Amino acid sequence: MQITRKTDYGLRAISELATHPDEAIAIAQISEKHGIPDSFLEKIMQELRQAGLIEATHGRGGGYRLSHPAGKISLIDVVHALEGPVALVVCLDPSLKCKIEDGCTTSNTWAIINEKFEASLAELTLEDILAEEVRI
Amino acid sequence: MQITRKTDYGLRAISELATHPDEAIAIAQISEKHGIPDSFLEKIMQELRQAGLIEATHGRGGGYRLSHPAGKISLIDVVHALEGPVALVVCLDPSLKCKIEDGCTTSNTWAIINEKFEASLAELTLEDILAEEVRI
DNA sequence: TAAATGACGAGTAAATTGGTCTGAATTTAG
DNA sequence: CTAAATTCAGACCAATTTACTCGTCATTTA
Repeated sequence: MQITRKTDYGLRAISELATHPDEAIAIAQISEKHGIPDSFLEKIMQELRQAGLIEATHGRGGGYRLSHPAGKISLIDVVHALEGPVALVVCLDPSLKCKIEDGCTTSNTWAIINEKFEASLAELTLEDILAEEVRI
Repeated sequence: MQITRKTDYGLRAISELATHPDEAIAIAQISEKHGIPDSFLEKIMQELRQAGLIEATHGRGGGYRLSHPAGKISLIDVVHALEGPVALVVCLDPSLKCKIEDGCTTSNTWAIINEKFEASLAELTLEDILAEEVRI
C-alpha cells in the first residue's frame, strides 16, 4: 500500500465537500478548482461513494455531499476507501499469507510501524484538517 | 514512497548480519536462509553498503558485516538507503515542486502524517528488533 | 592459479499507476 | 416530451515502477 495520487486527490475533493455542507458539489467544480483530471476524479468519487463516505444526487444541480459530519470522517476512512487495507509491507497484506512462519522478527516490527501509521491516520478527521487545528 | 519487497528483504538481511557481529556473512547464506533471490539480494546489499550501513570483504570467506553497532542503525536508515527520502505523498517529494501554492491544507496534513511515520521508523534500531523488546 | 566471493551495469517481464473513452442511467428545466 | 446536466459503469491504455536476471569484471584467499 502507498499513498498515491488517487488518495491525494480524493482527500482534496472530500475536503472540498466538507467546506460546503448541505450543498451538492459537482465533479466539474472540484476538478477545476483543484486541478484534478475530470474523468479520474469521477472514478475517485465513485469509490468514495461506494465506501459510504459521500452520497450523490443525479441530474442538473446534482453532485456530491458528505454522508456524515466532517468530524466523523477520518483520514483512515479515505485511505481505506481508495487504497484498501493499509499494509505498508507486502507480508502484512491480509489477502496474502506470509510463507515464513518461524518467528519472523521483521514482520513483527513492520506490524508495529503499520499500527502506528494507521493510528495517526485515524486521529485526524476532515474537521481537523479544515480547522487547521492540525499540529504535530 | 512505499515499503517495497526490496526494503523488506533488506531489513531481513541486515538483521541477519546484526545477529552475527564480527563475522562476514555471504549473500548465499542469507538468501538461502530467508528465501530471497540471490542476485536481487546482491543488489540490495550493494545499496546498503553504498549507504554506509554495511561493509564487505571480498574473496573466499568474505561477505558482509555491519558498519556500526546494531543499536546505532535504525529502521529509517534502512528505508532511506533502499527507498530514498520518505515521501508518503507525491507532493511531499523534495525532488518535485508542488504546483498548488495557495495554502494547500491537505499537504499540510500529509506532512504531519509523514513526520510521524518517519519518527516511528527512527525510533526502532536493529538492536530493538532483535531483542524483541519491540512493543506497541 | 583456481575458486569464492563481491561490484557494476544493462536488460526485462509483470504489475501498478494514472489516467481516458464510450455509452449508458437519472434528474431537472423548459 | 425533450434536451441538458449530471452521475454510473466498464473497458481500455500508456508510462512508470517493481522485482527481478544476466553477464562480466574485480578482489581476495587457499
